[in-house]
Amino acid sequence: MKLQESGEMYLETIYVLQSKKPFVRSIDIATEMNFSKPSISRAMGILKNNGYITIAADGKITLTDEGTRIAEKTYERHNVLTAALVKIGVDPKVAEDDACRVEHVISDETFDAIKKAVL
Amino acid sequence: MKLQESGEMYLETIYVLQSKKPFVRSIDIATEMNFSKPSISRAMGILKNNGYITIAADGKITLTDEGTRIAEKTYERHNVLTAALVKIGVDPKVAEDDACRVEHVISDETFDAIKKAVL
DNA sequence: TTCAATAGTTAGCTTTTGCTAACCTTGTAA
DNA sequence: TTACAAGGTTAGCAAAAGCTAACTATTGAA
Repeated sequence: MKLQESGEMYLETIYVLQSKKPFVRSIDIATEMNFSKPSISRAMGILKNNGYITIAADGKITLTDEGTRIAEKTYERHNVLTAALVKIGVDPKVAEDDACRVEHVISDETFDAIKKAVL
Repeated sequence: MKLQESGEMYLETIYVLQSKKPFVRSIDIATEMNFSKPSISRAMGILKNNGYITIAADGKITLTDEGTRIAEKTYERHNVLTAALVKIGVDPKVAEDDACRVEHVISDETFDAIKKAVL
């Protein structure tokens, strides 16, 4: 089953939270993303069933190798796209918002070309 | 009611078809977009109810001023983004596909910056 | 005239992804 | 001990946007 755009966002968020906190729980993701607890609960179930995360008995969430791979890829896209847009004069806040939407929809080829061309 | 991404695609398709044929019917849009007739039928109902198109008694579809405005804007984004990607070395077919997804999700500010920077 | 093709609609299914309401557990403070 | 807060889950709603099956209406050919 191929990961949806929302799935990439969840993995990216977990990845970023992991670097800022000693552990990540559903509630942390809910707070960060401004989503309800049940929304996160279901999403985590799907990510777990598809092998992108593990959930310990105490609720601590960890990315699997595959989850990490996708999170890193998405996060790199986020950073590179944001930087590229800022570089051509877009306001950083706007750049970040737009990058966040673009990061999920472009091909590897296009991303690589942007990375080379603008940075 | 704010237009969805799919709505922009329909308007853009109608706009392009208008320039290639004497008139546009639902079936033409269905053929062009590879969607089923009922999907188009419902979508056209929504676009009509929201004032983006008119549908004549014989089924001929016309963009309203507002519909034309959005279609032109989307079509310009499509062309500019595609050209920009091709210019930085993306394969034209891939560029077109990616542009088609990006065109709906970026802000005016980002689009203007890309237009200035790359063209 | 009858029949078939074409265009469109209606009804209803599906998936994704958000939501609220309401529930269960567990741990801590009074 | 009681009681509440925190974290999580279950059940079910909603909207968007695709689909198929099956229907209607019109038109043109045999």
